[in-house]
Amino acid sequence: MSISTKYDPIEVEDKWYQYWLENNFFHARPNPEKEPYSIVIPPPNVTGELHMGHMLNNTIQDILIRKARMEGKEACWVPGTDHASIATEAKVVRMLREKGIKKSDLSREEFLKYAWEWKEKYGGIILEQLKKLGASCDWERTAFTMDDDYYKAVIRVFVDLFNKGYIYRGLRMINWDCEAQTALSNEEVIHDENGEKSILYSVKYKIKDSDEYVIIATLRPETIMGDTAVAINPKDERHNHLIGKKALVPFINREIPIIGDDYVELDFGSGCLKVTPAHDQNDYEIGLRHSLEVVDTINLDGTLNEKCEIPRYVGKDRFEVRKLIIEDLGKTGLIVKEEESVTKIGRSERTNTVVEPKLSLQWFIKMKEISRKAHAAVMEDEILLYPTKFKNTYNHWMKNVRDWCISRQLWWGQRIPAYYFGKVEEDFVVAETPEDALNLARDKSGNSNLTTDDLQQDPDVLDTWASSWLFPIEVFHAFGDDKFDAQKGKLIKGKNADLDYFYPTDILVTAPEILFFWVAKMIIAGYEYMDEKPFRNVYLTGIVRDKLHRKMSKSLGNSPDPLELIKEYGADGVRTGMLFSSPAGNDLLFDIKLCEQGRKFANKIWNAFRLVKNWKVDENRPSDQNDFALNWFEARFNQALTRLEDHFSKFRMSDGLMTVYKLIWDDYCAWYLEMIKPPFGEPIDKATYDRTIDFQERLMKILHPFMPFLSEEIWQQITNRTTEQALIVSEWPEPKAFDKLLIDTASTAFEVVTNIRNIRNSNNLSPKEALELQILTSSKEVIEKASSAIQKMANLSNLTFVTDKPDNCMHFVLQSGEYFVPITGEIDVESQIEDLKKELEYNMGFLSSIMKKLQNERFVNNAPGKVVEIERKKQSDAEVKIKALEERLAKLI
RNA sequence: GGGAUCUUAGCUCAGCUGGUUCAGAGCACUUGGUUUACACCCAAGGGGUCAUAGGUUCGAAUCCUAUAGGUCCCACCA
Repeated sequence: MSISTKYDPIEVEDKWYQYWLENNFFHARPNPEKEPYSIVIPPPNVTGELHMGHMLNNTIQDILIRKARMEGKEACWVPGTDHASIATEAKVVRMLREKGIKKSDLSREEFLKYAWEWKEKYGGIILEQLKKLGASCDWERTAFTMDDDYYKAVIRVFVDLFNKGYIYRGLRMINWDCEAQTALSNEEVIHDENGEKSILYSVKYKIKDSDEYVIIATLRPETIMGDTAVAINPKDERHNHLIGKKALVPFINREIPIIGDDYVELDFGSGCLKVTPAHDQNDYEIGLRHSLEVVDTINLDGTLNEKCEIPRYVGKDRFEVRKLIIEDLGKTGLIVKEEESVTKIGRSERTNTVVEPKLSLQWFIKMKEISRKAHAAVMEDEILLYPTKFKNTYNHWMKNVRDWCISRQLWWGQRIPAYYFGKVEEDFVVAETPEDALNLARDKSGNSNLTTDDLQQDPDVLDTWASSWLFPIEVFHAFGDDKFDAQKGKLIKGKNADLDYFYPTDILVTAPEILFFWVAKMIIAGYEYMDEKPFRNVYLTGIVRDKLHRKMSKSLGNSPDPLELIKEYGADGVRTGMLFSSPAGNDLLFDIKLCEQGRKFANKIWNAFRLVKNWKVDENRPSDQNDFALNWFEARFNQALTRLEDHFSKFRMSDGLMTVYKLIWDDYCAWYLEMIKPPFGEPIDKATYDRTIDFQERLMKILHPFMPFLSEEIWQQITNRTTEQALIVSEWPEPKAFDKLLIDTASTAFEVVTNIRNIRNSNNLSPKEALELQILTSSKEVIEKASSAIQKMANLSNLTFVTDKPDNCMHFVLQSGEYFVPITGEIDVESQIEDLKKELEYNMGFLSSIMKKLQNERFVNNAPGKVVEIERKKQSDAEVKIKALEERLAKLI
């Protein structure tokens, strides 16, 4: 039988994924016999494609869920997708535009039909891609934030929050995207770090009934016609005499008050600020303080309207008007200065157009009250964030939480269930269905003749996060009619087996940039509807960057195609590659070399398996010469497993992988297998073979979460397994107590081996040439225990203990004793002397630093006895070593 | 402007409550190797005043203060 020396992941991976699926290993259901363990996936955008961030995220989740499954928990990983209203709508609009269809030519229903078609076509892609990665999601539970149930849940929650008084409709300064014609949340507005160049104009405003002028500075002259005041800092000696007078707006000569407000900076521009409440957040707030008139001169599409009073400007885009008005102001000599200025102007994340601050009627959630428990939960460690530094960030944000604008002027999403029936702003009702709305409207208006035709539903949809904040609850179909107590506004316990069993989930793995968008909001919803947190732990991954520290993105073109990567390196290789460089919470500098390292690791494991697989067993062969190796590896395995568990408990995935990596590569392959390996062609004894198989099985178990495919393949090849015996559902090993002394003995032995190999290296001695070793030591037992291993690993013909120092030897001194290797060839005495001198010098320096400490009375008196003891031991060890080196040196000279 | 956080080997990072895990790991690098499991490999080796300056202490990579530089979040000057 021959097995390839190269591990080929491609066929193996598809085979096992299919096998796991067919046997339903990913599916979980409430099981009172077992402890639940659940994770909900951060739902990717429904029309998105897998990128490196997803790869990292989902690898981590899969590792956790696989380990939990092996630990005998009922492990449930719920997958799903997010309808992502803005992103998806933008894509659909673009797609339609390419077909020559304008959104504005379509009815809402027609548009949604296209959107759903788009969703059906592309919606599943990303989940299929996750399967290639090995994600062991419970696919039967796949959720979509616009599923019928889910849609209803979101509406139900809106109505409930409205009835509880958390939702209100209000006039607010919002970020308006003139191109997409929608409001944007602050988070969707991008400010370029370096700012953008712009020109700051100084413009003269005449003072009424006077020849004086006031000079204001503005970046946005096109908003001049919306000015309703000029503000001056009352402390400003230069201008404060003007406060109380009136200024005249250029061209239209509107009289506006000159007011005092300390918002105005003394040393920016001219010190006088034109106040345009309709078009600037700060100006709006100044306006509120001084009860200023609001003149809104800009339309939703960014053109100016007739309120600007200048016909030449009406209907033209704000940027065009800027050019025109500068021309006009220039002609009349009103511009006194133009200077270059850099401003951190906001642009829409989606359309990249300059965001227009705009007053608009929007729906809001009052955040202060509703977020209180969510704030406390993190501060009091009811929910743990990894890494913990995000706790501070979270705190800062929650303390200063602002009301959440949840309406979006889009069609793709849950439509706001508010129905208008009259002329006045207050003439609306909020209800889950049009029928309920009609009843409410009849009550509210006192007009029992109202019909559904008199009701107009709000055209806007809800912010995506206002649906995905229910994800950890609603994936379990929580808000059904009989499960929700509308009176209390709570979900009823005991009505939903899945929810009762799996909620709260164990961990959420997501990106730090959506800590507030999504994580905080889920916590809020969790406490509001379940009186319970949605997850115990939050693991925040870093951003995947390239070697130049740039964020990997499609637009930069610096992101490899994940599926291509998987093809080339295998899913196992890519998974480990991602993890090799991924400390929790830090950005990951992705380097394709790491995937290569992952692939090499897979190959290494494969070959170790091949070696063992090909051994012939001889039942009659004695095994005692391997006792040391067997017992040592047993101890070493448990030591590593203990470490691994510790890493897992702190979500240090990268360290966990490295622990397994070193255990397999260094300890198992480089030392253990080499120690027990029979000479070529010879069989191995039964006892050693059996235990090696046992080791290999346990190694595959702890490898499985990281490299599920390779480990399952080897597992199944070691022995024929029944379905129930598949590795994916096998039992995770318990860390046992281990013999630390034995591990120390082994490292002493390995140190000896390394030194002998070193001697070979520096004397050009072939590893095939057997050497002799003579040892002068006071602790013979330690070496004796490991002597057969040392002989084998160092290729010694002979290992003897001596009482006198032999001549003509290569020589080294270790803590454990003095070692002599007679060699036949010429010994380079000069270089030996050189080396000895160096080593001696180092040890003398070491000793003197210790002596300094020990001679310091304050150290001896104050330091704990144990520490002093250690120093004394160091001293005597160093003295012994120095003595040996000196004697040796004397002999050579 | 407010806040957080970081600076340890060429690179990416570990180093928890100050003392044997104290100067570490992986990769990269150098040297040598056709040792029948693996050249996707083996063996050995060289790399660091722990950002800088002070302080606390018997003792500091670890605690404190300041400085410099980086990263992130929030707010934002018209």
